[in-house]
Amino acid sequence: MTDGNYTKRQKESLKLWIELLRYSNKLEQIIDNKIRYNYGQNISRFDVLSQLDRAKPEGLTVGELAGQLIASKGNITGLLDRMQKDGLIEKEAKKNDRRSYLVRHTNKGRALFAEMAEKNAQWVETALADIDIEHMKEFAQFLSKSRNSLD
Amino acid sequence: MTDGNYTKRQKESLKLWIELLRYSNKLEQIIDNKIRYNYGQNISRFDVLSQLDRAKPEGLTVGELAGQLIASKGNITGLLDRMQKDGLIEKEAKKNDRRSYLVRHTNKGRALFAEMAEKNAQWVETALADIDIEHMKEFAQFLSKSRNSLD
DNA sequence: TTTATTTATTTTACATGTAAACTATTTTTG
DNA sequence: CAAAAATAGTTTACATGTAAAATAAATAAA
Repeated sequence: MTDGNYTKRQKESLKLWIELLRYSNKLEQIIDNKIRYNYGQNISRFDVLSQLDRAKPEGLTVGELAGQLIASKGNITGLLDRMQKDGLIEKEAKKNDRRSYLVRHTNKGRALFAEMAEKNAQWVETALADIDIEHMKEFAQFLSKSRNSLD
Repeated sequence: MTDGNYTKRQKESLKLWIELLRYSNKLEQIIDNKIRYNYGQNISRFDVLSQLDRAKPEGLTVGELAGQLIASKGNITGLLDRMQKDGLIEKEAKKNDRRSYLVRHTNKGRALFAEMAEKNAQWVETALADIDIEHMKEFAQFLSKSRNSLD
């Protein structure tokens, strides 16, 4: 099927899709590079710490955590193992269910996250500096609403 | 720094950033799953074929190709090796520069891409069905413009 | 209660992404 | 031309992503 066979709606959908991928991947790349260069971490680890930081103090099970992550999901076992080895998170067996355990960030993890989060806010602000605040709000709402219809 | 210490602009930037990542990753996931399930390929391979399909007939060098890809970039050597093994692309030595070579999609790769591209247009259209076409145009333009200021 | 099913996580095998070091080749410069 | 610098890709080592099968424990069903 050549370009001419796409409907008007398909063409616009494809354009938007491409632009979304390009913009989002580029932005993600920029932030990931900053996190790697400045903290030796990456977006996946930042994501994990971020979810643990807003979780209840006793922590989250692997399943709960996986459900909240933005990107990764798969192979979370290895990711958590490495983060534990780096002293960023800790695991605690659950009393009532021996299949499961709780994950929390350690003081070290909490401190690192606080630092990264602050820097991240600055980096993101800089990256989006050319967008006026009204457009931002409108755009974020639009995305949030549209995301629900993806299910 | 707690939430209260972020400026209004930082808060809005972070909200938009999160929504963008969530929406874009979810959409990418949906399409990637479709491509995997229906064609045993993935978004990276689709991206490669897509760039080769719009390239000049003699093909692209690895460097040119890498520069046009949306996501991957890194470790393109292995990706191209596997695609060559699957008969989707072919390589041709360059006469005037023995460091470099040209990459093209084969007939098989071209046919597969045509099929995938058509299906992809339908999938993307369905995923974005709840967005009216005026918003799409506006949104795509906005992203395209904003992306330039990321550099 | 014994068996079957479901749930939570891990393991395996492999594809892909990242960074840095390396090889080969070409181009530049003195 | 010879040495230095730049360019094109590859290799290495490792982190991460994906899917399917496996393991273990908890729950439901007969």
